[in-house]
Amino acid sequence: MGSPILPPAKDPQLVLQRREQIVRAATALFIQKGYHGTTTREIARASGLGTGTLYEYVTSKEDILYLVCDMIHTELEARLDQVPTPGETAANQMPRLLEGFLRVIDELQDIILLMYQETQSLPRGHMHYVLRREEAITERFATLIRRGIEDHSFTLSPSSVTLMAHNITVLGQMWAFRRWSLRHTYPLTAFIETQTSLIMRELCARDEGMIATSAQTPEGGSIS
Amino acid sequence: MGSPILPPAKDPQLVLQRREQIVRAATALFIQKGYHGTTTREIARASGLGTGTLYEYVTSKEDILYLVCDMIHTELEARLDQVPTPGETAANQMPRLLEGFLRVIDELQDIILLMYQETQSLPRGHMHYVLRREEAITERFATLIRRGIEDHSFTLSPSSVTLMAHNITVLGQMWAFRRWSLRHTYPLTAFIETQTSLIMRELCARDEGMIATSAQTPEGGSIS
Amino acid sequence: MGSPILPPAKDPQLVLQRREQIVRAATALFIQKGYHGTTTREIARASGLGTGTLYEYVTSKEDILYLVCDMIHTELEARLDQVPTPGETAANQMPRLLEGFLRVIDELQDIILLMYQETQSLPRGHMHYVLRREEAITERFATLIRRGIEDHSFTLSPSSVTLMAHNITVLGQMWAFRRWSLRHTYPLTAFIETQTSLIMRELCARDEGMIATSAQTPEGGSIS
Amino acid sequence: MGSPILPPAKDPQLVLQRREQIVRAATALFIQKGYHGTTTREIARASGLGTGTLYEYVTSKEDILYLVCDMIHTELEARLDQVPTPGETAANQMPRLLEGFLRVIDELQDIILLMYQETQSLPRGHMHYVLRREEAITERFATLIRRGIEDHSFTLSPSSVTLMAHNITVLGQMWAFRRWSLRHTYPLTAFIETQTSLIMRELCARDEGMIATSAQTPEGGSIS
DNA sequence: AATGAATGAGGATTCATTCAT
DNA sequence: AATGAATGAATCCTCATTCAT
Repeated sequence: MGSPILPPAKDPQLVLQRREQIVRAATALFIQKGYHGTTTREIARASGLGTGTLYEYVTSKEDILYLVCDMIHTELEARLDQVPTPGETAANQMPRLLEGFLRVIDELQDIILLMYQETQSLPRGHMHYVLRREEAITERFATLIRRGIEDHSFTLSPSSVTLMAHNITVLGQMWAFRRWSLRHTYPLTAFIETQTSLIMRELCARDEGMIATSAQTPEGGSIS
Repeated sequence: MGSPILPPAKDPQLVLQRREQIVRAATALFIQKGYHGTTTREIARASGLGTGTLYEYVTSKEDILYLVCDMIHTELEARLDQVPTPGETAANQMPRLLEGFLRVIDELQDIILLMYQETQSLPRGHMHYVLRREEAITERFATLIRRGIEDHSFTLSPSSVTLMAHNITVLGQMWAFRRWSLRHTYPLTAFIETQTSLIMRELCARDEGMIATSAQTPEGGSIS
Repeated sequence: MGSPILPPAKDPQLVLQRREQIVRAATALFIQKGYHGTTTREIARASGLGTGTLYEYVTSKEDILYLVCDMIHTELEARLDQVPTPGETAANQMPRLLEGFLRVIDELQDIILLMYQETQSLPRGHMHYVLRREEAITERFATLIRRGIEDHSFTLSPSSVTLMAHNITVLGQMWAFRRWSLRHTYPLTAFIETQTSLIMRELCARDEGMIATSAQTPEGGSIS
Repeated sequence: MGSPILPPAKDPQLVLQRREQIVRAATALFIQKGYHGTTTREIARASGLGTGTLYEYVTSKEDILYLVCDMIHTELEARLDQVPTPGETAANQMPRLLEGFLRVIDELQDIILLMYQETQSLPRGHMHYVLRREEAITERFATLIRRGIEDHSFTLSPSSVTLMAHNITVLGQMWAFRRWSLRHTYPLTAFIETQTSLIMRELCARDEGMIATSAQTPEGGSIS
């Protein structure tokens, strides 16, 4: 939330408002033409500001990209916060969270994709900040999984919690990146159902544990 | 396979050699500084060529990016072709293929990441060509899965074949994108083993089918 | 009249001023070194502008050439407008107009020559616009000739009006192109007088008509 | 005729042949794309020569332009030499010569126009040589006019010979430059007839002389 | 004699950023 | 606080010319 960038001190109220204008305009332009394909002039114009005014509220073009990425995460998290997850056990809540997560990703697909593609254009420092925010999403799933282990509705081995959380987050990335390829075959609802089913099976499997050798091969073809 | 771009008619032998020099140099630079952060002069110099010579073998900077992406896929596929997959049933082969796939991705992680990040900078036409090559990877897994269904070593519902193939391919993307985050917790081998185990469980599950609605079975969180 | 090119919307006053600076500087450079021999940087510098500033007021180098040609015609026509042509009959006015025309051409000889030589470097569309303005000059003479036919001070066949108008305009082109050759023998005044005399003889010939075979009118096609 | 440029000494026979190939190819390209719009590579290729071979027979691109201009004049003069001019008096011959001249110009219009437009791109030295050849054409007409004065078929004042010769030559230039404007109204034949008629009237006028001072004829038909 | 590969100086154009008003 | 005019470094790409083979 707290941007590490602090341009000239002004009325903080106004700064916030102007930055929002800028980020909103920049986001639309970046989606349409990419970060490198968009000029600061265009951003200023689309923000309803003068070329110079832009730099009163932002220190550089990179800064704008940073703010955009920041905003996307903020938006993403805000929406996730509103996903209702009724039910007492984690096993009851997880499918809801997953569905909510993927629906949010679907709604924000353009900006999500943008974020994944342009993050690299950020200077190292900012990039890490953005990546850390990405981890916050993963942590949400990790937390729920851990709760599920505690309430015994999940049977997952604790050592796999992080990986499962990543696997789940990646589903969002997957839907954003591969919609062009998946859409025809799997509409959003089918995608959600199927993936939820798969994930739930992992989480609730009653068998011998996850990081086991792939045990079901009749004659014994281990993976290693 | 053949690049759609073939600038001036010259000794094809030399063209190939020079292009390889260029692609090799460009790849390294793109990884280090990104596509937009690299100048054509740098590429020329790093290729051991003069500024102008570069353009004897390439029509534009975008063309270089295209060739780089093309080369990455060619390299990727060539390596996949060499993954040994002994065993009679698909169920025996799949773990081998998966391990080989992820190891190759790990070796090529820099350029794989590069490709995912910079594909968007390609002009539409070329972008689609690159994306189609991406689908070829997915198709490899799809084919093996279908064979497994035929030889009854997999129990997957046919309607889920494509999705599972995507899920597998995404594991590669995941490893490339998230290594910075996963590495500490999961070294490559652990990642491979765990993910293989998960995938195999999906493929060989003996239960009623994959596209089940997410089941909140009260008594035990299991969906089966 | 209005240039079809109007790049960024700015203070029109300033645009006009800057463009004039540019056109003035470019004209001098083009005369000295030719269009292709002049660089945009030179033009910018000579205009007292930065390299980039140039492009705030002009869209391309070709655009500059267009503006130069446009300016030349505007200048030419403005000067022609100021040529006093007293006298009641067209026959009285024509020699004055001719003299004024040729004197203007002589004064502007460098830029006139420039225009004739570089017009071809313009893109098709603009070229036609320039050529149409050239025809406007011819039309001035055609109009006067027609008036002379009406007031009976000229005896020219109507079918020859256009040709005679062209013949007159060409005298200007001739003086611009051939001054290096004609100068020694015919100073401007002599050139004007002689050519005027010839032209007037055509216009006032009392004989049988112009598109006849060369007629040796017995009594003598005198001018008076 | 004698090019002042003499590249590496080789079999003179071959040099001539190769140069002709080059000039022929270059002429076509220059007409189509202009001098500056044509590359030496294109010229070489169109000449059926290698890029380097071109420079065995030519010292620079400018040299090619020079050779092209030279060839055009040679061609022009050769064709003029073949214009039949029967008749005993110059007055009989002139219309024939004029017609032949204009017909040749019409046939060669593309290259004539080319020559007028690109001469300026030549370095000073070569330019003057080309211009001097232009004067040779004018001199042909001057010679005939002088003969006409001698044989009393022309009544032109000797001081006007040069100017009349220029006026005639300019008719060719005019037809080349203004065909786009004149064509509709005056087909070639009409143009020739009318202009011949005008010229002949000047040459044969029996009146008081051509370089009459701008008519101070007090009574009226004055040009002033 | 013929070649085409190699070259780098040079050119048009863009754009993030500044700063005087 | 707001602006937009000004800037020049930086970039991609071209092309006349050379030279080893």
